[in-house]
Amino acid sequence: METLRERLVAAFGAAVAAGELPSVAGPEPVVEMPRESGHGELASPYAMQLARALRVPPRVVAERLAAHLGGLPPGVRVVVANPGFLNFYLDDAWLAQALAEVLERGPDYGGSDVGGGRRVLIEFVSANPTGPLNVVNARAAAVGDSLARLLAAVGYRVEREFYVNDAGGQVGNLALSLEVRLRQLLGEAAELPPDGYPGEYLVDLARGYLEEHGAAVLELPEEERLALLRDFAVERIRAQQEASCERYGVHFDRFFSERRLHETGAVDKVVGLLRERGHTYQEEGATWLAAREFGDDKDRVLVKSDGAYTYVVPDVAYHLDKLRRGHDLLIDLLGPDHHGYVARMRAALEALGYPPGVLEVHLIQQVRLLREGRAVTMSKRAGEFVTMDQLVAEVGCDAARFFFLQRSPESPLDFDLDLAKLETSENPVFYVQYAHARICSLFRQAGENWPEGADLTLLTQPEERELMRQLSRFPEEVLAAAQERAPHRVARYCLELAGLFHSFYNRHRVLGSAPPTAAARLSLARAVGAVLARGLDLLGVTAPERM
RNA sequence: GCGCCCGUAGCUCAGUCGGACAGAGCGUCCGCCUUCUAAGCGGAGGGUCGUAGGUUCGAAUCCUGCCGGGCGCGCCA
Repeated sequence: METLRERLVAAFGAAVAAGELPSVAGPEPVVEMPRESGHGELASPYAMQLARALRVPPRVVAERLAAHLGGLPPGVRVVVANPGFLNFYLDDAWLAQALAEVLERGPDYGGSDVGGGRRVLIEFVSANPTGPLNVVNARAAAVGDSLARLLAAVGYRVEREFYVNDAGGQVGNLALSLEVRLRQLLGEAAELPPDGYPGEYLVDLARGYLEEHGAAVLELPEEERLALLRDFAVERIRAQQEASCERYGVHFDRFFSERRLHETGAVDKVVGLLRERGHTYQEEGATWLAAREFGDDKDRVLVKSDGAYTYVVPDVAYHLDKLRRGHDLLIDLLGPDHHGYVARMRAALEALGYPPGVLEVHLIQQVRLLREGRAVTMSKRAGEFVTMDQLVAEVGCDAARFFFLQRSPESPLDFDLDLAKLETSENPVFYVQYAHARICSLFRQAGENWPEGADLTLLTQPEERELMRQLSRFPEEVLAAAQERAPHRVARYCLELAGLFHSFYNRHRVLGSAPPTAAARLSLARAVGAVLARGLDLLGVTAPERM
């Protein structure tokens, strides 16, 4: 595809040089796969894109471009079609060559090096250490992990990081809530503060605390007491969150503590840096960041009139730390309630001298669980919500991840629990996995005595050609998914490939064919299996060998 | 009030840096197992792309207004 684009541009240049077309700065050529098979395997509306700027009829542009399109790989034929499309037809030799490449490269097929080893840090989930992970966290975990896999596949050096908000008011409330639960267990009359954490998990945590440490802590002075309870609760909950992610197949390279930023003085320093760079001012007793200079819609308080920092400051210090660790690009996946915060974070980083592009933020939208067609009600206030662990226990890791990755991350998602549990073709994840298992089954029956070096040009049936064409698209699909930060493209690709395979399988015999054909079809099946496995791997979903 | 996301088939959603008659899955209806996994396949039906204008050879896609749904907008984190 890349080369086809380049050839189109070159053809345009050649036509201009030959005086057949006026010289203008043209747009980038679009190359696409036509829906209609009669329109070729690939097609480009490039002539029509150029027509306006050139003020030459599209059809004429197309013909002149076609005349100058040299150096196409053998087996590729160009046809000019009605309004001015250039349609490319790939013959059997070309497809056979593409298939051979899949078989040669094996698990490496689909990868590339466009990232050039640049370092990317993806921060995701980053839930407060005040309770179990919820279903939105599970969505973010699936998306972040898959993005990391995709970026690694196209040549970036990727790290996954989880930011732990273990300082500030939230964990203070957590400590207070834990204390109340302890006292309640000991028979005292105590009530949760209004902004306390009501979930049952804190009762369990309190019980665990009593078993391990007894009740002596309650006799300590308040400050010391709450600090001990806070540390206990934060570390326990954080570890539980990590364990939930691990069970889900998501591994973080680092859990980054906010408190550490305070302890090392990084938080104080970042305010000093912003002051030195002249992007702050004093007003009404507070220190403000002149965020409007950098595109935010209002200036933001950094240091409150009581001397405390606002929550942005440690976050800025954290992002500065990430950059200083040598990452070229920071990607944050945030919850839908955080978008107001993006502009100020960008503004702060720009004020520190970094280009606006170093921080890329994606908002992961809400998840609504559906059971028997109705939304499962959740109440954060009452501490009643479905946890990530519960979801995974109910539908399984693969289904959960696949369902999250089927949709574009920035649209709200309805998660059909009943569908996710079905073990039939209605369930998309099973549909894809089943295709893989079927292929493995073929090889179990074929055994080892099949000839190497099958004659791939025997694969001329429409279903075979469609499969080969789909396989040849995989690398560009992976690249597009990585560049657009769109794992759902891979999910769709897998669904399409699995569908094409099921059609092929139903229409044609593999093992029952004449040996040369059987060998060629086994090769095709091997390639499909490898690409399905790789595609699923990019989603963090397993490719079972039998089902 | 301001900002962001969303509005496409009965349902859930792709497609949204303009391109060839608008796609998929589920659900509905009709077919296909003496042979490699029927956890599968084939076919049918189903859409004023929220709405009204505009730009363009061409608009689901770009611009403007309006309607509907969700979420933000603190010297809270």
